[in-house]
Amino acid sequence: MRVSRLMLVTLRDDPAEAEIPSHKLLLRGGYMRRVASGVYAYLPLLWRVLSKISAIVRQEMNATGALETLLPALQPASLWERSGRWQGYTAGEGIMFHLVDRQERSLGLGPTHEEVITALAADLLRSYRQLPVSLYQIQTKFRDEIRPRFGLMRGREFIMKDAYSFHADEADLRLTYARMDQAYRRIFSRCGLRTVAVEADSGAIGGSASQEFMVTAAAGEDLILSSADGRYAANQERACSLPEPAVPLVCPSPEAVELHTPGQHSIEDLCAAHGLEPSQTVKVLLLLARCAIGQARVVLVSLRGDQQLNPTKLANAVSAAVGEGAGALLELEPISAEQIRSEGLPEWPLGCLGPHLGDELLSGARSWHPAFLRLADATAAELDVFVCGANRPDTHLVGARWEALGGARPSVADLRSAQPGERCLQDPTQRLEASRGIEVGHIFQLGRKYSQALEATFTNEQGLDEPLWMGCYGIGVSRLAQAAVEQHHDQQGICWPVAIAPFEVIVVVASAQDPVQVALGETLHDKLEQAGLEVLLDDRSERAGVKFKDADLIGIPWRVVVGRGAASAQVELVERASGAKSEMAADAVVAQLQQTILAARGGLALGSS
RNA sequence: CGGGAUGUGGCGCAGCUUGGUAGCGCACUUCGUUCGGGACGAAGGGGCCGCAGGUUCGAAUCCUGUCAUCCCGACCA
Repeated sequence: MRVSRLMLVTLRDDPAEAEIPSHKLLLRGGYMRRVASGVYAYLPLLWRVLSKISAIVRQEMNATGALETLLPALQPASLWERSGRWQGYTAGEGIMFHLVDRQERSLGLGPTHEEVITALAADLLRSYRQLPVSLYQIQTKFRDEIRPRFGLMRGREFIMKDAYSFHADEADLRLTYARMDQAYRRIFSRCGLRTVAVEADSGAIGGSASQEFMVTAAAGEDLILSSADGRYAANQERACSLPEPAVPLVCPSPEAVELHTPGQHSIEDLCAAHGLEPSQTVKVLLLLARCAIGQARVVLVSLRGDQQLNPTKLANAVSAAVGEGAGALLELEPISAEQIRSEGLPEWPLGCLGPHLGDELLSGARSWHPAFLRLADATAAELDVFVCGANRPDTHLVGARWEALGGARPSVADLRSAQPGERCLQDPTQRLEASRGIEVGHIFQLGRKYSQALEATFTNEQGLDEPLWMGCYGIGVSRLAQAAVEQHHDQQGICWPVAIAPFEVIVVVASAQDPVQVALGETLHDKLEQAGLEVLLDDRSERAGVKFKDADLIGIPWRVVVGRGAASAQVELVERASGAKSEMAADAVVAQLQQTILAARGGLALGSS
């Protein structure tokens, strides 16, 4: 391929819209253009990268025995109503693009395909004799993200590989899950990525066990907490740790004593004013939970004063507490004084709340459920004696005890965010370290959530019908491409790993005016292609410096410079990533590159997709 | 949706405070000189100043509204 025919337009300046290196470089290198917020045109160079990643994904998925398929992006609402996810995915902060067709039927653009695949499974899978079976597809997904970000990192339209497995029992699901785990590790390693597998929250997809694969990079959106020995790693949303022990509260009197605390509405103010430690206090947070079905509920969360609330864990706890009858949890937001007023309720002593806040405060609420949903983190529930709000303005209680406070006791759950520096649960001698990661893959054991909802059953060996066991497995293909750039770049530009580079070699003719150089460049290009390599020939009549800069920017792993030595058939070979240069005979360079590159491809032969 | 910022040739920006001929660098075209790390000179083409109202003799500039994009939070591959 000739650069002059490549429609290559590189930019000298960073586009103002890009913030992180990979986004800037993909725009500057002429790999993509933004069409709308979170929507990108993949230009020819990027499409080659995406195709190579897809080819690796295909090989590894096929090796697990999964079958490639292609499901519709346009999906009927009725299917999503059957799984109970239509509301959650379209109302409130739902992310599904949806529309109404000329027959007034509601449709959505697939953000994921559990519904479609499960309906197909219900239709096609009848007997345990057909199981297990796995299907996958590589396809464009649509998600109306609340905030698209960083180019391909969080797009509203993006390429994803999603796979679904079906099993007769849970043990078999675990086997495939483990096989997918191994396949994923091979995929990322073949793409040249350093990844870490972390325990993850299952989120809206649901199900039990799940694991994310993170490309470690400073620009990552997720915080990973891991032990130094690498045996424990989890997304902060999910991570657990041993909290520091609370500082004991010395309290001579068995009765709680009132403390005048004017204007001390935060834990910091309270502790500073009275010489207390945050771990001696219990703070109370009020949130409003809106579910698809039923009244909004006020959630009263008790946390030890030094702990941070983990919104993901709280959302899971609330969902579990309200039960399936309430449908999907649509929204969980802190309550404001205005909201309390607009419910027609008298003012609450915000800032001085205690865990024993009575349900009578909710009586007469216009739309809210008349009782608090009471939850407490274990660190708070374990305190024998503590400081908390007195539920009266400017007043706290010192020496409060759960049994003495009276009122309804909260359900105890893990609601706190693990923090870097805390001790690991499985090995208290180690402490959690923080790093950032880009989530490029996520695997789930879904269990029977979707098969039950969509009545996807099979007949087991005993002749009885039962719901299928399911797993699902995603890779963000377009995100992976950008994550690779985030991990492999320098001041000059991208340094693609050979396995996913758009081209493997670029032959740069230093002077397009010199017929000897031009001829040698052409010859080399042809020979390298005949050797089975993917070769770019920079035949433009630019000055050498411009071509070198562009070659570095677009990040082709190997550069062959045909220049001054052309008359004596000498060329220069430069490795992009290391910058290592060597002079050699033009004849020798073909064999050398063939050997090096074929090895670096990791078994992916040309055109093997 | 809340908070912050920005919209001026393809890209990066100045001009706006104090209203009066729309500018600079890069890119593009032509010519000449140059030619191994984003050359130099000359000539040239390209802009509804995001959009819509308003104020004014006159608006890129002032006012109102609106749209879009980016950043910080909730969502996720």
